[in-house]
Amino acid sequence: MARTAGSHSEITGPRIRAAAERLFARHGYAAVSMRQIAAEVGLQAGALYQYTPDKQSLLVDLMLGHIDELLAIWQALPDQPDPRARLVQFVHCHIGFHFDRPDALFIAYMELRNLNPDSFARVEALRGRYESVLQGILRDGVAAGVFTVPDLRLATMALMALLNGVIHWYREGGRLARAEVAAIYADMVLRAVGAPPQG
Amino acid sequence: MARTAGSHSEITGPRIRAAAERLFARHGYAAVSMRQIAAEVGLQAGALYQYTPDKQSLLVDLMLGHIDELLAIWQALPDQPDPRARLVQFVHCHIGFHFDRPDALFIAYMELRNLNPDSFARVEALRGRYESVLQGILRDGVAAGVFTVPDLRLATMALMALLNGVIHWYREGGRLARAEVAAIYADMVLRAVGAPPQG
DNA sequence: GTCTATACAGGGATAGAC
DNA sequence: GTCTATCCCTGTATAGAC
Repeated sequence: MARTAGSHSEITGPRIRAAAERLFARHGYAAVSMRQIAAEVGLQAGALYQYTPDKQSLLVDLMLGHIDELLAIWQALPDQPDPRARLVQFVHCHIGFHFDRPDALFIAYMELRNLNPDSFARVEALRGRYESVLQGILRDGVAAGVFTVPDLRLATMALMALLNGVIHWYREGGRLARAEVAAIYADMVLRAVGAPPQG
Repeated sequence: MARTAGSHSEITGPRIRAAAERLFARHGYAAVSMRQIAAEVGLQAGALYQYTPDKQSLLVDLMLGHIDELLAIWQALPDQPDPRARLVQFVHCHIGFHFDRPDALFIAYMELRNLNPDSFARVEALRGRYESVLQGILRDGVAAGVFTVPDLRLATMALMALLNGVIHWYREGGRLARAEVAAIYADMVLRAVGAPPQG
């Protein structure tokens, strides 16, 4: 399809989102200026408004896109009938996904405060769908008699927090390899719900 | 001791810190202005600078004070020889403390990014001392053969994240009472390190 | 599609009156 | 000890040239 020479909209848009994601994660949404984002991409601040109506939309799009992608990747995985295997699969999926996207996870848990009420509701709804995946696994495990969970909702939140904690300390090329970290986390999670680690 | 009539320094200082804590936790450090803090206390912005050299010091003092207080409360507790009892005691201490100070915990984990390098180093050093309390308990439990922990450092970080997760969902007067929440968390933590829950 | 220029609001911090 | 007034900077967002 013919386009005007010098038109870069198909590449500039993603580059803006990538720059915003990196900067928001590093310094926080409120501390980052549109000028900084523009500079990161090699534009002037005014040019950003061809790609986003405002700064808030930049944040909302990043947050919704993150959970969307996460849900899509999970849903594409083959189903595991055993709740224990399913839980291990969830841990690997969640942690593996965020090894590659630490900035997205950072933003997801740090920038809820900076969403306006409407955007907040949309993000929370989508996040609820993701959390109910984990809660469903726990429910099935309890029903099958392989998990011991005093309170389903509390356990779901606690395990999510435990898993998300990786971003606070994991560094690429550190002491432990990704696979090791994921395996140890999977064991801890299994133990936490009263199921002895597999294998 | 005689003081000038109209002097309120001994009460205004704490009120400023309290207002800053509440606002920083709610909206984030970068999103809160000195004018907002002043308004919350019933002052004009300029008056704040009698109590703090700048906005950054307000944040640093809150963060250092939080960990200081936490360490002091922990150190005042009677020693438990059994690592399992010690770990349960730690969970109750940590969670109980933060039920009363959710804002301090919020700030402690969200605002590290907004510290300048010097302040960051001071906060990290103090926090390291607190985390080594938990790590010491785990080490003792492994040595005593009652805990199963593949990696000491990873387990410490994971459990801290799990415990800190309460702030993301716990609401005063919610479905579960404080004592219930603390007890369930203690059980999960014990299980996570391979020790069956007590009693 | 991106630039420069700019409008306008609000930020942190200081000076000097009271 | 607090106020008012103000300095100077930076923020978001828009308008119009190229």
